[in-house]
Parts: sequence; C-alpha cells; structure tokens
Amino acid sequence: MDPTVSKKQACFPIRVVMEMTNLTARQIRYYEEQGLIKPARNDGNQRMFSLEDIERFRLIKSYIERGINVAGIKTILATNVRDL
DNA sequence: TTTCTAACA
DNA sequence: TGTTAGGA
Repeated sequence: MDPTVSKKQACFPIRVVMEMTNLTARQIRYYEEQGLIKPARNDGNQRMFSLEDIERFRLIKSYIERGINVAGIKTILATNVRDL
C-alpha cells in the first residue's frame, strides 16, 4: 500500500454485507458474537466490513448451507486459520 | 435514517 | 433466528 495516498481501505456498513452475502443482520452480528469473524469498528461503535470480511462471510455461509452449525464452523476456522 | 446492544417470544 | 425496545 501507499501510506502517503491512502489510509483507509474499502469498508461497508452492515446493509451492504447483507446484500452481498444474503445473510440477515441478525446472522452477521451473531456470527461475530460467536467469534467467527472480527469486523472493525469505526464511528459510534458501528461495524465497518472490509472486502476480506465479506469473503469470510461467504465462506461461513457456505458452511451453514452445508448444514454445519456455528460451533462446527468455529472449530474449522480455528484449525485452519489462526489470525489476530 | 441507519446501526447498535440486550433480551424476549 | 426473528423481532423489538431504547439509545447513539
């Protein structure tokens, strides 16, 4: 990246994530609550989702659609990707 | 107007 | 998971 030109990456409000992932706001907040994803927070404690956050939601959604529950997804993500 | 948290059906 | 109350 070029710090002299950009400091902020593309982020979107929950409404955009809802449309891009076809998940409800309830699910988006619940999956975060369960530790499946950790979106950034910007102004008044509102979630700011990056493109990578949306891609992760699509992965989470694919597991849900395959009948895997939140606990199972949490295990899968924990055994494959250990991030911050 | 949109989003947030907590809590109840 | 849906939905609502009450607030920022």
